Amino acid sequence: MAIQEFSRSLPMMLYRALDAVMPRFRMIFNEFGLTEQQWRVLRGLWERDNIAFRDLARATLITAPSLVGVVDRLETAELVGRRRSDADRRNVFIFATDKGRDLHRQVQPKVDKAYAELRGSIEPAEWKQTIDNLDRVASLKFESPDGRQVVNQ
Amino acid sequence: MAIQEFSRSLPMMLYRALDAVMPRFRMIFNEFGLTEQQWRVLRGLWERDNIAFRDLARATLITAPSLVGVVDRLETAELVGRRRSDADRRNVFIFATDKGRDLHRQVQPKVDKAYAELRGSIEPAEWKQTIDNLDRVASLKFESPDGRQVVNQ
DNA sequence: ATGTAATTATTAATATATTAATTATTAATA
DNA sequence: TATTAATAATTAATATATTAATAATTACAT
Repeated sequence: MAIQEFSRSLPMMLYRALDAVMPRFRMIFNEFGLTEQQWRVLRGLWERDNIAFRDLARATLITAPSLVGVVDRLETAELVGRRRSDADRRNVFIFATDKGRDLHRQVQPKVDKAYAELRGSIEPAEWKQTIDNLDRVASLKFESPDGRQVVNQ
Repeated sequence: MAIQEFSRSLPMMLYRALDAVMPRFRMIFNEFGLTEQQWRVLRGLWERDNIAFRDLARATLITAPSLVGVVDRLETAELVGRRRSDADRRNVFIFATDKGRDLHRQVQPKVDKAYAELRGSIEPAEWKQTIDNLDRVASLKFESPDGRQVVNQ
């Protein structure tokens, strides 16, 4: 009944996979003075610029309290900007500056290359299977003992 | 060539899977005043008590600088202790106190139950496949452009 | 034996994660 | 319309992550 092998439990295997995969990307981010999270924001804004803060949080998988700081620092670096919505003044929209888009354009090719190399090191069929399996895990719902559905973020 | 779907890239899917899986466990840890990392240490010491600091770092997937603080706080809570090795005074051995082992014994059954429920929500064959795929990803080697092998921790 | 390199734990500085609380605003309801 | 509830961003407090540097010790090669 106990987790036979703690080190091979699903959470630990997920962490292990991240530890194996991320260094090659972080190396690139650091080269440009970016953190992984800062990159996720630039990358997210590239796909959908001028996005609502809460949607950016969902897209980047960064919780709102953390994202506040990430955006603060990107704003200080003049890579992104905030603009409060007129329609609903609770909302804040985040957009990339020209400088931010320029930086993205510099980094993206290197990330693409690293990603292609990573992908090339696993058989296509197994790669797809892995993504599919992770998708299945990611879509698992969990409701806490008190009945409320726990949703990510 | 670009990452077709940023949100479905391997790293993002790994994070997504963790976001789906971890809340049910964190809920338990919090109930006992533990963080996820503190639990990993207690869990690790349960499998191998009086372990060298660096081996504990590897077993818990917590980098040495982070582990210093985690152990500090567990030590303050009198759940674990440090002891410097006589054979090689660079090494520090970490052990669980009686209080630490008691706490572990309280938490483990609840974690086991949550894990069993999680595991029950995925077909056994697919579960195994998922773990195997993660193992494949985790064992990917990566050597940085300057030739050095980048090893986790 | 001695200087040099490697190893181990730690510190330092900065960034992010986690959980709870707060503020401002809008929605909903009596 | 006044009140209450919900929502969005933020702050606060504490813990951890990341990267680089350091101190103490041991291994190694002269």
